[in-house]
Amino acid sequence: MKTRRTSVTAFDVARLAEVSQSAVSRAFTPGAAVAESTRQKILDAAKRLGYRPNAIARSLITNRSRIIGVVVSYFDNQFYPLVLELLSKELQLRGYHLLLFCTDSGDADNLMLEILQYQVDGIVMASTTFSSPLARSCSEAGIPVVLFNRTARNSPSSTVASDNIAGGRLVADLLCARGHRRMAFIAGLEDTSTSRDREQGFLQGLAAHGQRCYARTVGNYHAEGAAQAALEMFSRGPGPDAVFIANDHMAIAVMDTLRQRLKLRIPADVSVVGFDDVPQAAWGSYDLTTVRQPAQRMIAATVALLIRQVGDRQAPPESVVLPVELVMRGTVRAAKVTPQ
Amino acid sequence: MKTRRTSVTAFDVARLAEVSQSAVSRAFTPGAAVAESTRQKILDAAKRLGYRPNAIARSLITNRSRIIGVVVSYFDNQFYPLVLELLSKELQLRGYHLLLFCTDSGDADNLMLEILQYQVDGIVMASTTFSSPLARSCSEAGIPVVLFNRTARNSPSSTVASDNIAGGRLVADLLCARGHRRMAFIAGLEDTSTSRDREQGFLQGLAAHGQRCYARTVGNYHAEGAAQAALEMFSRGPGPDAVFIANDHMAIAVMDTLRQRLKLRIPADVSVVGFDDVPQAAWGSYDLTTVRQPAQRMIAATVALLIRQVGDRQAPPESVVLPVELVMRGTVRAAKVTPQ
DNA sequence: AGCATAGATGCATACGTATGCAAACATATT
DNA sequence: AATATGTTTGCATACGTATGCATCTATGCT
Repeated sequence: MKTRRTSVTAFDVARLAEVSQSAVSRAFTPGAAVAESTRQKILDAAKRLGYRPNAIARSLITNRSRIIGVVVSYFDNQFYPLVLELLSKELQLRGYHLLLFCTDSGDADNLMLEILQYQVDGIVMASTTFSSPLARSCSEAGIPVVLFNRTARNSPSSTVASDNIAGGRLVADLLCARGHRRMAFIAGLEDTSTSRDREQGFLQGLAAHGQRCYARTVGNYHAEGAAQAALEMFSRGPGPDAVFIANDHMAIAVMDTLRQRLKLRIPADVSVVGFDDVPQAAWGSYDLTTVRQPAQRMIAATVALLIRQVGDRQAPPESVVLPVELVMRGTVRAAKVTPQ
Repeated sequence: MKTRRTSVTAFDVARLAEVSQSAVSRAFTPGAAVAESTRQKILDAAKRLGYRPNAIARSLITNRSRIIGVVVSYFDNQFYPLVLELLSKELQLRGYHLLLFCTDSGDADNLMLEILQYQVDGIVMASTTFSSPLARSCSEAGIPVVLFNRTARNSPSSTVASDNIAGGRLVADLLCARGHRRMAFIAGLEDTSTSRDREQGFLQGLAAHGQRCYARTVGNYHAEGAAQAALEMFSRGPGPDAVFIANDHMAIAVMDTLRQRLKLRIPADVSVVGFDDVPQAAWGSYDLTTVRQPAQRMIAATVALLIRQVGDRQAPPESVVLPVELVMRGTVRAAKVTPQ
């Protein structure tokens, strides 16, 4: 009495509808050759039996799983939950599904092999990268990969990111316009393109106004690291009068540190600017001025890219860069103070 | 020139290792009958060819996909990203994978049908429910379902939740001990067991101290709703001197509203207590006293339950309730004020 | 009416793996 | 040496669907 899961198959439906299994298959395949009358007969029978095509079996033969593997680390940063939600919905809309993998980095390569076992149609790497041999093997296997929120030269993978450099420049422009003189930067992880690009744009912007970066520390994209970086930055000599932080997640930790440990007022004593525009940036206690990444558009681009490349393997990888936008809130001082 | 994805199959490995396809299959099946020597020979060949078993094909024949479907709504509340991350890692550890579905509720039933097409081995519903006919059909199909962070009587599904009633009581005890006299409650969604249980425990606790609930409004588990509920609560007559809010996500919105719109000091003018202990509750600007749900243990229980039921269909559904813990921070006043 | 054409349908096979069964082999026992 | 026992191995088949091909039907055209 081997208790096989007694699932209803296309054959059962075929028997009830008095057609062949092929007909059932075609009734569930959009655009297949079936007379409308038999199609209805089949759908009725299917409904009566509670039949739905087995996606696994379908995948096996079509070689398309309609599954996209998504790798995420860094869930603390609310930007990624947000991204994940949008991604899930966008994929859903297009008839795809999302196989989620979380990692604290490191084992990314092993993870990838697990993903590949599931014959995913594509992969999104959010805030993660993998070794280039692996990237190449994906590209050879014809599995499109999108690096989300990363840029990379000479990569066989596509990338989708916002214009981090322009964002950094916007911040520099803003702070200079408000008369700041001692502007500092708190970096994320040194080896990420996001942190590097934002910094680079910031420095370029400062230079364009004849200014230089007054101080720089590193927060490694973690709250504790950021708090530490802020303390360090203000511990020697006169502190900066404005701080640009590589993302909101860290900026919020920095604000708490400035206010509570260092007893500074924001923006009276020091202006603060973040990056991302995560939901918390808008919370009353922070009201953080920041640079908004167009999450929805980034996701739309990611999915569009994937789907195109699923349809046409050997489509070349692409790099999409989307414009950012300054979100003015309350953490940058309004009045231009006359320089001493 | 039909460009089939030229993936390497067990037959290719078999040819190279000079064995049969069966042997290859067995080499990758833990506990199967293969001589250690041939196993090594096969693994070597597999490595040379970059072979990994096709999980899809495997699922088709074993009737086990090693995929767990997870439905989440309400991503704003950081508790759920956290849960998702833990869940993903725990499943990963046990050799399972996570197919993610996000929903703004409503279409949950349709979603479920999509999930079932993928022959998932089990389903986790986090902050969501589906119709009972559907629940029954899952249970009949032998697909275990765990309702996460929900309780339900007479359900064919298992549930995992924390002891919300006890949590509510703890809060009542705390507030009474601190000499509060006008204690209020802001509910989440009326039809959720979490909000109801937390309220019920709170009321019981108050009663045990000879107190009653001074005011009650509803925030529907949304930030805006909570802000509104707080305004409403303080708009008529003397406001409460302590507010218990059904979760941290709302509590944070309430704190911002109390401080900024109503110019109240916390906890000098009013004490605030939340529920969940999301990461943000510990942030400097909030430092929210709250009731901690044991997320890690809840996840461990969920996965254990699922795996047990996957192994033994017709195992009866279970309801797990895990103890909560009060996390004392800075939003409840310390001194007991003499009653007027 | 005769023929061509398009549409509808069924048959048979393939996808890549797991597994029952029988055969082959190795080892221990008498 | 002969038998019994246990271990390895390969063969063949099954999982549930999609699809090329051939067959059959209906329709339109001359």
